[in-house]
Amino acid sequence: MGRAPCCDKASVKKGPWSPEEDAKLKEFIEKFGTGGNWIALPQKAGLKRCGKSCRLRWLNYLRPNIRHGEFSDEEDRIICSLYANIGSRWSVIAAQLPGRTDNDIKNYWNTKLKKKLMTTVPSLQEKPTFFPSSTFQPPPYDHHAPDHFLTTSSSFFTYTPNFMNVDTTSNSLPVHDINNHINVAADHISSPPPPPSANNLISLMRSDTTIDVNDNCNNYLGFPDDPHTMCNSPMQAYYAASGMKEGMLMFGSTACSSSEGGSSLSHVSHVNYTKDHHQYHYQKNQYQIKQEVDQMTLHDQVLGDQIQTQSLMVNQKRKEFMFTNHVSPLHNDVEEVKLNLNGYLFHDGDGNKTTHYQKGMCSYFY
DNA sequence: AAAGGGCTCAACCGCACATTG
DNA sequence: TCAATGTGCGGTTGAGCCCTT
Repeated sequence: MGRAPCCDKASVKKGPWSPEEDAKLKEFIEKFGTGGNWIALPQKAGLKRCGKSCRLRWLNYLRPNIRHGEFSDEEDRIICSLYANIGSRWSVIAAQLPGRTDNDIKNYWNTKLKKKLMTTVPSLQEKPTFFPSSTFQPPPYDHHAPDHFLTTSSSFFTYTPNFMNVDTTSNSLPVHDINNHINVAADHISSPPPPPSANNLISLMRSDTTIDVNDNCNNYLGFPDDPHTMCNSPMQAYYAASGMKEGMLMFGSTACSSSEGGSSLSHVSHVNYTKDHHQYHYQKNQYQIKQEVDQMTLHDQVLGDQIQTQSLMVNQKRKEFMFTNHVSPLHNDVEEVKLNLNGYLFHDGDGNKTTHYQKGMCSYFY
């Protein structure tokens, strides 16, 4: 038996709203508010509508400061970036675009932006190479997970949407190096980490202010005393060797630019989260990857060399493990971690501007 | 000018979560 | 603890508009 309907379907009006109905609803809410009860509102306002219908009409059309019409390039970029990272969580995406509704963004994505992207980035039309059996889909939204964002944020690393253009056929890093890395770093991971405390919630925020990377944040992957910072050649060589290209989700800055005087970042959008979340995210991710690597390695041993794709997947997972292994500088002095969601303009010391799309770059503030 | 196919977007639907008693 | 109810969300639908033939 299903749940009772929210209203009497037979006695409520459906379909497009008339100007009179709009006026009634608007006037009532501006005068009395919603009263915290949408179900009772239509009767009080003298409307023959379902409460849910009233709510939708108000939120998507009547409430103040709603913006309709053309989306700007900046909005396009934010939507694409967030969609690549968190999937079709339109309400979260809408929260980053003042005046836009989730319905608007959803419609815009489904009817225009997706097609536009398909045209400009032809690789999006292909199946992802990372998981050969899957079709192109954003990370699923797990309603049951205790921490929604971190769950999908974990997919940020373990799932590779086509935006990242990872070339799985390139595997020029010596296999024994990869295995050594896993053995050293992963063997102690035997159980998933406990989630961070509930009062330590993650927040999504956006900043249009300029951050001087030389001032108060370290723009590297890692810390000055971390031998694996992005500016050091081993990781850069690794990325180059593994065939990752511009546009992927990636940690670190380019070619030591931040060490040059006067460098700055602008138009930074970021996820702001605490050390606890960072640690949780990292450990959970490592645990998940290790599980998958173990499972696939076992498959590999059982099946031998008969199934080459399986081996490729294991190697890719190993690469992933290495990748994430460098994403957790759990330094005691760090107060805040900002995970940049969008591309940004990089201003070099000579005043030249170069556009980068290195989503996922971490900045550590301390 | 008419037909029909494609596109847009407001609105609906059903599900899951949150709250309340 | 549990059931009932309200809310929020993402997927889907379909009326009306637009464009092409």
